[in-house]
Amino acid sequence: MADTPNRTTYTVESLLAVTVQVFNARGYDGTSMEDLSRAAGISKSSIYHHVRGKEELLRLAVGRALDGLFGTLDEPAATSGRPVDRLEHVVRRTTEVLLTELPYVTLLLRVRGNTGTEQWALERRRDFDHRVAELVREAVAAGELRAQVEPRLATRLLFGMINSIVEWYRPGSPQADGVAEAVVRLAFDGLRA
Amino acid sequence: MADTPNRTTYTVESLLAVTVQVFNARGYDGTSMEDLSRAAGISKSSIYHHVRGKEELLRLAVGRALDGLFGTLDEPAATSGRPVDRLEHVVRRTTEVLLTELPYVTLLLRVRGNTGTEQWALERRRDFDHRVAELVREAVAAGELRAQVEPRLATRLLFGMINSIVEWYRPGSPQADGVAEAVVRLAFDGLRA
DNA sequence: TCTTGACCCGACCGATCGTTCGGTTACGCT
DNA sequence: AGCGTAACCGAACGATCGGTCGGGTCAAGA
Repeated sequence: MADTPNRTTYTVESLLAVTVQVFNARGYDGTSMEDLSRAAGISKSSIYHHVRGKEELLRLAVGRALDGLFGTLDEPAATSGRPVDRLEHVVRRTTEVLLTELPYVTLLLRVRGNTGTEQWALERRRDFDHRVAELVREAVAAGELRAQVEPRLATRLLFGMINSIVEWYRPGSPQADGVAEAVVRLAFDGLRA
Repeated sequence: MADTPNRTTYTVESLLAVTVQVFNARGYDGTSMEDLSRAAGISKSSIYHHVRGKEELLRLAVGRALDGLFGTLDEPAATSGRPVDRLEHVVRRTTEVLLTELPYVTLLLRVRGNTGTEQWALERRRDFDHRVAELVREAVAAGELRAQVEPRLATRLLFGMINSIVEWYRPGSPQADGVAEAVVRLAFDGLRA
């Protein structure tokens, strides 16, 4: 009933997976519908059988990324305990989500705000950042983080570091699951011996 | 002789300044020559009097950014002394160059590799990263940096943090010159109190 | 066997893309 | 004053853009 998955046919989900790869390789604006049809192996017009258009593909993709990221903020370890531990949990889990949903998060992070969908994505990203910055602020207030660095600035640098992972990480690369640990260690303890 | 700068007329340099702003706001692919002509206040065809085309504007812009970044590697403080001090100098100066040449570096960091010019830019960026990674390796070998984090990974995270500044920094913002110091402190000593 | 609907296609649409062209204006130089 | 040329313009180019259209194919249900 639900689905007798025909291997040779596309669902919105499987089409989205192909699409996001192409978007990431060529950029959203740099990708034509013909590029997509070639990558998917179906005609341009067939894509419109599954989705309303190019922008809907973008909306579905970045929505998925945002759901994953916001999910980490609602996990138990992120809502109770010492602020610094809750922050560490969010940092670690955000990194993990970024790695498991890599192509979708990659696309999200490259959105610039040209269309309505892109502006919506930017807005939700700002919400996320603000909620994390609040965590940093609490941890500083509790004396659990060094006070010299301003919370907003520290949050930005911290997530700048995390988000930059999409620029080089490829699944199946060596020390794959060591990445989240390295991020946490570098962020909280620094490089110096 | 050299120039009696007519205020009302464009040079390649002044046209480039306008162009880079638009490229950063809308993305390179998302920017049409008409967008540029509107922002510059001259006709589309007039742009071709100054440059060969859209791609040349991109090449000039990212070239300027690359020259600034590579320049830091050749400064005296980056070529002699303890590896960890040379690294700290490169980190600090790279951040400063990023801030002073902000729009050009921003554009450089968003290049995806669709055209020949973009691929050339990516190549030179990789060269830069490799030279910094070598510095990190030397510092680890000298026991001046904690050994747990692999040099290549640490370099990537470090410059991911630095490069992310272009996503939010705006000239004239508060604690402007504190940014480079915050980066150095966070990178080498971490967040934890 | 006939119908239905999911899935896909080639052909085509108006709009916009980066670029070119022929020609005009304005200013520095002699 | 007259000339050369840097700076600029409107109009148009072929190509490609995102999207539409009418119809074809095929498996499942009646």
